[in-house]
Amino acid sequence: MGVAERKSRERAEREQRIVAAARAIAEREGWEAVTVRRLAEEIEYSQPVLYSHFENRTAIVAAVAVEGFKEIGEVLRSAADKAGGPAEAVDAVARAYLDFALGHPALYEAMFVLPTDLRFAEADTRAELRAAFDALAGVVTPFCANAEVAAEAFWAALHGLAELERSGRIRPGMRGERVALVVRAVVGAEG
Amino acid sequence: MGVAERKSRERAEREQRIVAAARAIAEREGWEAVTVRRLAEEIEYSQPVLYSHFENRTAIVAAVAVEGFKEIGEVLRSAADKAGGPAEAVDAVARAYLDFALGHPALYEAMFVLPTDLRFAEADTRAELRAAFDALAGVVTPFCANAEVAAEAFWAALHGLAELERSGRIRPGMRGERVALVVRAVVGAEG
DNA sequence: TCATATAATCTAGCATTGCTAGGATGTCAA
DNA sequence: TTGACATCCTAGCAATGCTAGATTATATGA
Repeated sequence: MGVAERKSRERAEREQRIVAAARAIAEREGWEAVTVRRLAEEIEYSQPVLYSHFENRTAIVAAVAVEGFKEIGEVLRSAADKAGGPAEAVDAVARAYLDFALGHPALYEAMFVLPTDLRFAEADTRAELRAAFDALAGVVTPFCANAEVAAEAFWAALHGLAELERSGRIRPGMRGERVALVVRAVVGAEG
Repeated sequence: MGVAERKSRERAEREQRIVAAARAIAEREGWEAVTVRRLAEEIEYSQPVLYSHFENRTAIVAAVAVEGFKEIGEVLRSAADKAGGPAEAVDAVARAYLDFALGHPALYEAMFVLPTDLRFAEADTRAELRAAFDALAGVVTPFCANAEVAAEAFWAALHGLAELERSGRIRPGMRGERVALVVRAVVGAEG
Protein backbone atom coordinates (compact mmCIF):
# COMPACT_ATOMS: atom_id res chain seq x y z
CA MET A 1 0.00 0.00 0.00
CA GLY A 2 1.22 3.49 -0.90
CA VAL A 3 0.24 4.98 2.42
CA ALA A 4 3.41 3.86 4.13
CA GLU A 5 5.52 5.15 1.27
CA ARG A 6 3.82 8.52 1.33
CA LYS A 7 4.35 8.78 5.06
CA SER A 8 7.98 7.92 4.96
CA ARG A 9 8.46 10.29 2.04
CA GLU A 10 6.77 13.11 3.95
CA ARG A 11 8.91 12.30 6.93
CA ALA A 12 12.06 12.49 4.86
CA GLU A 13 10.93 15.80 3.40
CA ARG A 14 10.28 17.21 6.85
CA GLU A 15 13.69 16.06 8.00
CA GLN A 16 15.25 17.79 5.04
CA ARG A 17 13.36 20.98 5.88
CA ILE A 18 14.82 20.88 9.39
CA VAL A 19 18.35 20.57 8.06
CA ALA A 20 17.77 23.28 5.48
CA ALA A 21 16.31 25.63 8.08
CA ALA A 22 19.24 25.04 10.42
CA ARG A 23 21.71 25.74 7.67
CA ALA A 24 19.91 28.86 6.47
CA ILE A 25 19.58 30.37 9.92
CA ALA A 26 23.19 29.54 10.76
CA GLU A 27 24.47 31.12 7.58
CA ARG A 28 22.33 34.20 8.11
CA GLU A 29 22.60 34.77 11.88
CA GLY A 30 25.22 32.37 13.20
CA TRP A 31 24.89 28.99 14.88
CA GLU A 32 23.95 30.39 18.27
CA ALA A 33 20.70 31.55 16.68
CA VAL A 34 19.85 27.99 15.70
CA THR A 35 17.74 26.88 18.66
CA VAL A 36 15.41 23.91 18.72
CA ARG A 37 12.47 26.23 19.38
CA ARG A 38 13.39 28.38 16.41
CA LEU A 39 13.65 25.35 14.12
CA ALA A 40 10.34 24.00 15.36
CA GLU A 41 8.68 27.32 14.60
CA GLU A 42 10.32 27.37 11.19
CA ILE A 43 8.95 23.99 10.10
CA GLU A 44 5.62 24.67 11.87
CA TYR A 45 5.78 21.71 14.23
CA SER A 46 6.31 21.43 17.94
CA GLN A 47 9.72 20.79 19.43
CA PRO A 48 9.34 17.09 20.28
CA VAL A 49 8.87 16.37 16.59
CA LEU A 50 12.47 17.38 16.01
CA TYR A 51 13.57 14.80 18.54
CA SER A 52 11.83 12.09 16.56
CA HIS A 53 14.17 12.94 13.70
CA PHE A 54 17.41 13.74 15.54
CA GLU A 55 18.73 12.54 18.85
CA ASN A 56 19.74 16.02 19.92
CA ARG A 57 20.73 19.45 18.65
CA THR A 58 24.26 18.47 17.74
CA ALA A 59 22.90 15.71 15.52
CA ILE A 60 21.23 18.44 13.47
CA VAL A 61 24.52 20.27 13.20
CA ALA A 62 26.08 17.00 12.11
CA ALA A 63 23.48 16.57 9.38
CA VAL A 64 24.36 20.01 8.03
CA ALA A 65 28.03 19.08 8.20
CA VAL A 66 27.41 15.96 6.12
CA GLU A 67 25.74 18.13 3.48
CA GLY A 68 28.85 20.28 3.53
CA PHE A 69 31.19 17.32 3.05
CA LYS A 70 29.15 16.15 0.10
CA GLU A 71 29.18 19.56 -1.54
CA ILE A 72 32.84 20.34 -1.00
CA GLY A 73 33.69 16.96 -2.47
CA GLU A 74 31.82 17.84 -5.65
CA VAL A 75 33.35 21.30 -5.78
CA LEU A 76 36.89 19.98 -5.41
CA ARG A 77 36.40 17.22 -7.98
CA SER A 78 34.95 19.70 -10.42
CA ALA A 79 37.89 22.06 -9.92
CA ALA A 80 40.37 19.28 -10.47
CA ASP A 81 38.62 18.09 -13.61
CA LYS A 82 38.54 21.52 -15.22
CA ALA A 83 42.25 22.10 -14.69
CA GLY A 84 44.64 21.77 -17.64
CA GLY A 85 47.36 19.77 -15.93
CA PRO A 86 48.41 18.28 -12.61
CA ALA A 87 50.06 21.46 -11.34
CA GLU A 88 47.08 23.56 -12.29
CA ALA A 89 44.86 21.02 -10.61
CA VAL A 90 46.60 21.53 -7.27
CA ASP A 91 46.20 25.26 -7.63
CA ALA A 92 42.56 25.03 -8.66
CA VAL A 93 41.68 22.67 -5.82
CA ALA A 94 43.43 24.84 -3.26
CA ARG A 95 41.59 27.95 -4.37
CA ALA A 96 38.28 26.12 -4.61
CA TYR A 97 38.73 24.84 -1.07
CA LEU A 98 39.28 28.31 0.34
CA ASP A 99 36.47 29.79 -1.71
CA PHE A 100 34.13 27.15 -0.36
CA ALA A 101 35.22 27.55 3.25
CA LEU A 102 35.05 31.33 3.26
CA GLY A 103 31.97 31.46 1.07
CA HIS A 104 29.96 29.25 3.47
CA PRO A 105 31.47 30.08 6.85
CA ALA A 106 28.65 28.61 8.94
CA LEU A 107 28.62 25.42 6.90
CA TYR A 108 32.37 25.10 7.26
CA GLU A 109 32.02 25.75 10.98
CA ALA A 110 29.60 22.84 11.26
CA MET A 111 32.03 20.63 9.37
CA PHE A 112 35.17 21.41 11.33
CA VAL A 113 34.68 23.58 14.40
CA LEU A 114 31.45 22.76 16.18
CA PRO A 115 31.16 19.60 18.25
CA THR A 116 29.21 17.19 16.10
CA ASP A 117 29.54 13.73 17.60
CA LEU A 118 30.18 12.34 14.14
CA ARG A 119 33.21 10.39 14.93
CA PHE A 120 34.17 9.62 11.37
CA ALA A 121 33.50 6.01 12.16
CA GLU A 122 29.90 5.76 11.02
CA ALA A 123 29.46 4.30 7.58
CA ASP A 124 27.55 7.15 5.95
CA THR A 125 29.46 10.16 7.17
CA ARG A 126 32.75 8.42 6.57
CA ALA A 127 31.83 7.97 2.94
CA GLU A 128 31.14 11.68 2.46
CA LEU A 129 34.27 12.72 4.27
CA ARG A 130 36.38 10.14 2.54
CA ALA A 131 35.18 11.31 -0.85
CA ALA A 132 36.09 14.89 -0.06
CA PHE A 133 39.50 13.84 1.22
CA ASP A 134 40.10 11.72 -1.88
CA ALA A 135 39.51 14.74 -4.07
CA LEU A 136 42.35 16.45 -2.24
CA ALA A 137 44.59 13.42 -2.28
CA GLY A 138 44.03 12.89 -6.00
CA VAL A 139 45.70 16.09 -7.08
CA VAL A 140 48.60 15.67 -4.68
CA THR A 141 49.49 12.11 -5.66
CA PRO A 142 51.42 12.92 -8.86
CA PHE A 143 53.88 15.03 -6.89
CA CYS A 144 54.62 13.05 -3.77
CA ALA A 145 56.00 9.70 -2.80
CA ASN A 146 53.90 9.21 0.30
CA ALA A 147 50.62 10.49 -1.07
CA GLU A 148 48.51 9.84 2.00
CA VAL A 149 50.75 11.83 4.32
CA ALA A 150 51.16 14.59 1.76
CA ALA A 151 47.42 14.80 1.32
CA GLU A 152 46.95 15.16 5.06
CA ALA A 153 49.51 17.94 5.18
CA PHE A 154 47.95 19.66 2.16
CA TRP A 155 44.54 19.44 3.76
CA ALA A 156 45.92 20.81 7.04
CA ALA A 157 47.49 23.77 5.29
CA LEU A 158 44.25 24.64 3.53
CA HIS A 159 42.21 24.14 6.68
CA GLY A 160 44.58 26.34 8.64
CA LEU A 161 44.44 29.08 6.04
CA ALA A 162 40.66 28.92 6.05
CA GLU A 163 40.34 28.99 9.83
CA LEU A 164 42.85 31.73 10.48
CA GLU A 165 41.28 33.91 7.83
CA ARG A 166 37.75 33.13 8.94
CA SER A 167 38.55 34.17 12.50
CA GLY A 168 40.34 37.33 11.40
CA ARG A 169 43.81 36.29 12.52
CA ILE A 170 45.62 36.81 9.24
CA ARG A 171 45.30 39.57 6.66
CA PRO A 172 42.38 38.95 4.29
CA GLY A 173 44.07 40.64 1.35
CA MET A 174 46.97 38.22 1.07
CA ARG A 175 45.03 35.05 0.45
CA GLY A 176 46.31 34.61 -3.07
CA GLU A 177 49.94 34.88 -2.04
CA ARG A 178 49.53 32.36 0.75
CA VAL A 179 47.78 29.86 -1.49
CA ALA A 180 50.51 30.28 -4.05
CA LEU A 181 53.09 29.38 -1.42
CA VAL A 182 51.24 26.24 -0.40
CA VAL A 183 50.73 25.18 -4.00
CA ARG A 184 54.39 25.79 -4.72
CA ALA A 185 55.32 23.64 -1.74
CA VAL A 186 53.33 20.74 -3.17
CA VAL A 187 54.10 21.12 -6.86
CA GLY A 188 57.70 22.23 -6.51
CA ALA A 189 58.65 19.29 -4.36
CA GLU A 190 59.86 17.49 -7.45
CA GLY A 191 60.71 20.30 -9.84
CA MET B 1 48.19 53.96 52.82
CA GLY B 2 48.79 50.28 52.17
CA VAL B 3 45.15 49.36 52.53
CA ALA B 4 44.29 50.26 48.95
CA GLU B 5 47.29 48.36 47.66
CA ARG B 6 46.38 45.30 49.67
CA LYS B 7 42.83 45.41 48.37
CA SER B 8 43.81 45.76 44.76
CA ARG B 9 46.38 43.02 45.19
CA GLU B 10 43.80 40.71 46.70
CA ARG B 11 41.47 41.57 43.86
CA ALA B 12 44.11 40.69 41.30
CA GLU B 13 44.80 37.43 43.08
CA ARG B 14 41.13 36.55 43.08
CA GLU B 15 40.93 37.32 39.38
CA GLN B 16 43.89 35.08 38.77
CA ARG B 17 42.22 32.30 40.74
CA ILE B 18 39.18 32.59 38.50
CA VAL B 19 41.27 32.26 35.35
CA ALA B 20 43.26 29.37 36.83
CA ALA B 21 40.09 27.55 37.87
CA ALA B 22 38.56 28.00 34.43
CA ARG B 23 41.66 26.67 32.76
CA ALA B 24 41.99 23.72 35.12
CA ILE B 25 38.36 22.65 34.79
CA ALA B 26 38.47 23.05 31.02
CA GLU B 27 41.60 20.98 30.71
CA ARG B 28 40.19 18.32 32.98
CA GLU B 29 36.53 18.13 31.91
CA GLY B 30 36.16 20.26 28.81
CA TRP B 31 34.94 23.83 28.35
CA GLU B 32 31.28 22.95 28.61
CA ALA B 33 31.93 22.09 32.25
CA VAL B 34 33.18 25.62 32.91
CA THR B 35 30.03 27.32 34.14
CA VAL B 36 29.86 30.55 36.07
CA ARG B 37 28.25 28.77 39.00
CA ARG B 38 31.02 26.20 39.04
CA LEU B 39 33.71 28.87 39.00
CA ALA B 40 31.97 30.81 41.77
CA GLU B 41 31.87 27.70 43.90
CA GLU B 42 35.52 27.04 43.13
CA ILE B 43 36.74 30.43 44.35
CA GLU B 44 34.21 30.42 47.20
CA TYR B 45 32.38 33.60 46.18
CA SER B 46 28.94 34.21 44.76
CA GLN B 47 28.35 34.52 41.05
CA PRO B 48 27.99 38.30 40.81
CA VAL B 49 31.55 38.67 42.05
CA LEU B 50 32.75 37.10 38.82
CA TYR B 51 30.92 39.76 36.87
CA SER B 52 32.83 42.46 38.74
CA HIS B 53 35.98 40.97 37.23
CA PHE B 54 34.79 39.95 33.77
CA GLU B 55 32.05 41.30 31.58
CA ASN B 56 30.74 37.85 30.72
CA ARG B 57 31.72 34.23 30.44
CA THR B 58 33.51 34.59 27.13
CA ALA B 59 35.74 37.25 28.68
CA ILE B 60 36.97 34.57 31.08
CA VAL B 61 37.71 32.28 28.15
CA ALA B 62 39.55 35.16 26.54
CA ALA B 63 41.68 35.63 29.65
CA VAL B 64 42.69 31.99 29.50
CA ALA B 65 43.46 32.42 25.80
CA VAL B 66 45.79 35.34 26.55
CA GLU B 67 47.66 33.15 29.02
CA GLY B 68 48.00 30.61 26.24
CA PHE B 69 49.39 33.13 23.78
CA LYS B 70 51.95 34.25 26.32
CA GLU B 71 53.06 30.70 27.06
CA ILE B 72 53.25 29.48 23.49
CA GLY B 73 55.32 32.53 22.63
CA GLU B 74 57.85 31.57 25.28
CA VAL B 75 57.83 27.93 24.23
CA LEU B 76 58.45 28.76 20.59
CA ARG B 77 61.20 31.27 21.35
CA SER B 78 62.90 28.77 23.60
CA ALA B 79 62.72 26.08 20.92
CA ALA B 80 64.19 28.42 18.33
CA ASP B 81 67.00 29.48 20.63
CA LYS B 82 68.05 25.96 21.49
CA ALA B 83 68.30 24.91 17.85
CA GLY B 84 71.68 24.57 16.23
CA GLY B 85 70.95 26.33 12.95
CA PRO B 86 68.17 28.02 10.99
CA ALA B 87 66.88 24.81 9.45
CA GLU B 88 66.84 23.04 12.77
CA ALA B 89 65.07 26.06 14.24
CA VAL B 90 62.17 25.66 11.83
CA ASP B 91 61.91 22.01 12.72
CA ALA B 92 62.13 22.65 16.45
CA VAL B 93 59.52 25.40 16.36
CA ALA B 94 57.12 23.31 14.30
CA ARG B 95 57.36 20.37 16.70
CA ALA B 96 57.12 22.63 19.73
CA TYR B 97 53.98 24.21 18.31
CA LEU B 98 52.25 20.88 17.84
CA ASP B 99 53.41 19.58 21.20
CA PHE B 100 51.95 22.66 22.84
CA ALA B 101 48.65 22.52 20.98
CA LEU B 102 48.08 18.82 21.56
CA GLY B 103 49.49 18.90 25.06
CA HIS B 104 47.05 21.60 26.18
CA PRO B 105 44.00 20.97 24.01
CA ALA B 106 41.57 23.04 26.08
CA LEU B 107 43.97 25.94 26.25
CA TYR B 108 44.49 25.78 22.50
CA GLU B 109 40.75 25.60 22.03
CA ALA B 110 40.33 28.84 23.98
CA MET B 111 43.00 30.48 21.84
CA PHE B 112 41.70 29.47 18.44
CA VAL B 113 38.33 27.75 18.42
CA LEU B 114 36.01 29.20 21.02
CA PRO B 115 34.39 32.57 20.47
CA THR B 116 36.38 34.97 22.61
CA ASP B 117 35.46 38.50 21.56
CA LEU B 118 39.13 39.40 21.61
CA ARG B 119 39.32 41.00 18.27
CA PHE B 120 43.10 41.22 18.11
CA ALA B 121 42.71 44.95 18.18
CA GLU B 122 43.05 45.55 21.90
CA ALA B 123 46.49 46.66 23.00
CA ASP B 124 47.23 43.89 25.50
CA THR B 125 46.04 40.85 23.65
CA ARG B 126 47.59 42.06 20.45
CA ALA B 127 50.96 42.22 22.16
CA GLU B 128 50.75 38.61 23.35
CA LEU B 129 49.54 37.33 20.01
CA ARG B 130 52.03 39.39 18.09
CA ALA B 131 54.88 38.03 20.19
CA ALA B 132 53.82 34.47 19.50
CA PHE B 133 53.50 35.18 15.80
CA ASP B 134 56.91 36.83 15.72
CA ALA B 135 58.47 33.70 17.15
CA LEU B 136 57.10 31.82 14.17
CA ALA B 137 58.04 34.49 11.67
CA GLY B 138 61.58 34.67 13.03
CA VAL B 139 62.55 31.16 12.04
CA VAL B 140 60.93 31.43 8.62
CA THR B 141 62.57 34.70 7.60
CA PRO B 142 65.96 33.26 6.59
CA PHE B 143 64.32 31.08 3.98
CA CYS B 144 61.76 33.27 2.29
CA ALA B 145 61.59 36.49 0.37
CA ASN B 146 58.21 37.60 1.61
CA ALA B 147 58.62 36.63 5.23
CA GLU B 148 55.29 37.90 6.48
CA VAL B 149 53.26 35.89 3.99
CA ALA B 150 55.44 32.84 4.51
CA ALA B 151 55.01 33.10 8.26
CA GLU B 152 51.24 33.24 7.85
CA ALA B 153 51.29 30.15 5.66
CA PHE B 154 53.63 28.35 8.07
CA TRP B 155 51.36 29.22 10.96
CA ALA B 156 48.31 28.06 9.01
CA ALA B 157 49.93 24.72 8.24
CA LEU B 158 50.79 24.13 11.89
CA HIS B 159 47.37 25.25 13.04
CA GLY B 160 45.70 22.99 10.52
CA LEU B 161 47.79 20.02 11.58
CA ALA B 162 46.96 20.71 15.22
CA GLU B 163 43.24 21.10 14.65
CA LEU B 164 42.79 18.12 12.36
CA GLU B 165 44.68 15.91 14.74
CA ARG B 166 42.94 17.31 17.81
CA SER B 167 39.54 16.56 16.31
CA GLY B 168 40.53 13.09 15.19
CA ARG B 169 40.38 13.73 11.45
CA ILE B 170 43.88 12.60 10.55
CA ARG B 171 45.90 9.65 11.77
CA PRO B 172 47.62 10.40 15.08
CA GLY B 173 50.60 8.19 14.35
CA MET B 174 51.84 10.11 11.33
CA ARG B 175 52.46 13.44 13.02
CA GLY B 176 56.20 13.30 12.56
CA GLU B 177 55.97 12.62 8.84
CA ARG B 178 53.55 15.49 8.29
CA VAL B 179 55.67 17.95 10.24
CA ALA B 180 58.70 16.87 8.26
CA LEU B 181 56.84 17.68 5.04
CA VAL B 182 55.90 21.14 6.24
CA VAL B 183 59.41 21.86 7.47
CA ARG B 184 60.83 20.66 4.18
CA ALA B 185 58.46 22.98 2.33
CA VAL B 186 59.81 25.94 4.27
CA VAL B 187 63.48 25.05 4.45
CA GLY B 188 63.80 23.49 1.05
CA ALA B 189 62.38 26.51 -0.75
CA GLU B 190 65.91 27.78 -1.31
CA GLY B 191 67.95 24.61 -1.24
C1' DT C 1 -20.22 2.46 9.51
C1' DC C 2 -18.42 2.63 13.69
C1' DA C 3 -15.50 1.41 17.70
C1' DT C 4 -10.95 0.68 18.97
C1' DA C 5 -5.97 0.29 18.82
C1' DT C 6 -2.07 2.54 17.15
C1' DA C 7 0.57 6.25 15.54
C1' DA C 8 1.46 11.15 15.44
C1' DT C 9 1.61 15.34 17.70
C1' DC C 10 1.21 18.91 21.23
C1' DT C 11 1.02 21.08 25.86
C1' DA C 12 3.35 21.84 29.77
C1' DG C 13 7.12 21.60 32.44
C1' DC C 14 11.90 20.27 34.28
C1' DA C 15 16.78 21.36 35.05
C1' DT C 16 20.46 24.10 33.70
C1' DT C 17 22.49 28.03 31.80
C1' DG C 18 24.21 33.20 31.68
C1' DC C 19 23.21 37.22 33.82
C1' DT C 20 21.22 41.00 37.06
C1' DA C 21 18.33 43.78 40.36
C1' DG C 22 17.96 44.97 44.97
C1' DG C 23 18.87 44.17 49.58
C1' DA C 24 22.16 43.04 53.27
C1' DT C 25 26.56 43.45 55.34
C1' DG C 26 30.84 45.14 56.23
C1' DT C 27 34.35 49.18 56.34
C1' DC C 28 36.22 53.50 56.92
C1' DA C 29 36.31 58.57 57.76
C1' DA C 30 34.32 62.41 60.34
C1' DT D 1 28.88 56.82 67.05
C1' DT D 2 27.14 57.81 62.76
C1' DG D 3 26.65 58.14 58.07
C1' DA D 4 28.44 57.17 53.44
C1' DC D 5 30.48 54.05 50.61
C1' DA D 6 32.14 49.78 48.93
C1' DT D 7 31.54 44.86 48.94
C1' DC D 8 29.00 40.93 48.63
C1' DC D 9 24.94 37.72 48.57
C1' DT D 10 20.15 36.13 47.98
C1' DA D 11 16.79 35.53 44.87
C1' DG D 12 15.11 35.53 40.57
C1' DC D 13 14.56 36.31 35.32
C1' DA D 14 14.65 34.71 30.60
C1' DA D 15 16.40 31.42 27.50
C1' DT D 16 18.12 26.95 26.51
C1' DG D 17 18.00 21.61 25.54
C1' DC D 18 15.17 18.06 26.40
C1' DT D 19 11.08 14.97 27.99
C1' DA D 20 6.82 12.94 30.25
C1' DG D 21 2.15 12.50 29.67
C1' DA D 22 -2.06 13.99 27.69
C1' DT D 23 -4.40 14.67 23.28
C1' DT D 24 -5.60 14.30 18.76
C1' DA D 25 -5.54 12.19 14.30
C1' DT D 26 -5.35 7.86 11.59
C1' DA D 27 -5.80 3.26 10.19
C1' DT D 28 -7.82 -1.27 11.04
C1' DG D 29 -10.96 -4.65 12.49
C1' DA D 30 -15.96 -6.22 13.03
